[in-house]
Amino acid sequence: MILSTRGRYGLKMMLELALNYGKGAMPLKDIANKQSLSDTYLEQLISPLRKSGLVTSTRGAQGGYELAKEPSGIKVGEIIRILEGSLAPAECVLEGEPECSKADYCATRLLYEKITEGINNVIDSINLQDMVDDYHRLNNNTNIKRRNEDE
Amino acid sequence: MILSTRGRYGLKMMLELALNYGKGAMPLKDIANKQSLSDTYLEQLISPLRKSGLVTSTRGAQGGYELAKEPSGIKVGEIIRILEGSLAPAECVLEGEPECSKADYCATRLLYEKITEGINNVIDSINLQDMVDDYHRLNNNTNIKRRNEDE
DNA sequence: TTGAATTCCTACTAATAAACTAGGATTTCT
DNA sequence: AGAAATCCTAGTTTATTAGTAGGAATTCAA
Repeated sequence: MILSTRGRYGLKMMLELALNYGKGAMPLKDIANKQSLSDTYLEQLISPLRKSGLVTSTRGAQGGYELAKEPSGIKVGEIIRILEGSLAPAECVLEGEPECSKADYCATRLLYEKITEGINNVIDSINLQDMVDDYHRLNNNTNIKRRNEDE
Repeated sequence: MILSTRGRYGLKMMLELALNYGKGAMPLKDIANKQSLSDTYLEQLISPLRKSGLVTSTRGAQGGYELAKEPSGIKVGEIIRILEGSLAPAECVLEGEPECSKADYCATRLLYEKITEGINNVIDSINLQDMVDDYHRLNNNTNIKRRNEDE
């Protein structure tokens, strides 16, 4: 499992906020209830997302969270990197990491670079608006009873 | 880090065996020494590789391990899946896993499927012979410093 | 102006997984 | 016979994950 609950729950939260985009602040408790997740745990996950500028918060009653910008401007890759760190397969291909002494003749490193590139190509090419579009498309093709479940 | 030491050490072992292909059995201790890894730990990693038919072993003195087939016939993806399990980003996209009840309108699942596909495209398109070729290419460029790019 | 609803923050804890280690049984070559 | 190796099971330690707990600060609304 390459994503822990941090990344997976975080993505669900952000999708929820994207679906709510333009409708004002959404309290974390609502998100947690919709997804049947612990709100105190989600609190920990949304904190770095706020600090990174992906969401804004309004404190106090009637407060909550909302996306800091349009869903189309937030890549899935950003969310994942904030919550999980880089999805690199090994330390030696992490940014900022000093090259290991064998880097120039290390064939496994070359492999790791290709894997990293493959993953980043996917997660940086999909944004929250894409997921919102998928969500609506999938729901329209589904019967009404099920749709209510998620509403 | 999407690969644990199991996958990373396993890949190094298999590359070592690929470099030794055709030269007879190689004792695990030699591999461990070359890579400065614990041989008793590697023992645990090579066991599933043998049981999956990727390597064969010869017991007793002068014994060791060797690839069960040509390096070009062993995909990096096979090695990783044996040692790490599937690199799926979430349970719901694991093979054999029952579809979750929301699968048909779950936009995050669609994302997970794309990530899975992106990873598998890379790791199943590279085999051990490719890594051996990279290894030789990288080493030649290193030893003859500053003769970049060519050859 | 008070109380409820909310974010914000730090610290703690329990469970699980990762990364080995230990020890011995078995096999095979010389 | 003895050394060199694989093979097997079980233990141990350390790190990470997945949360809980508790309270301070902020803001709205009655």
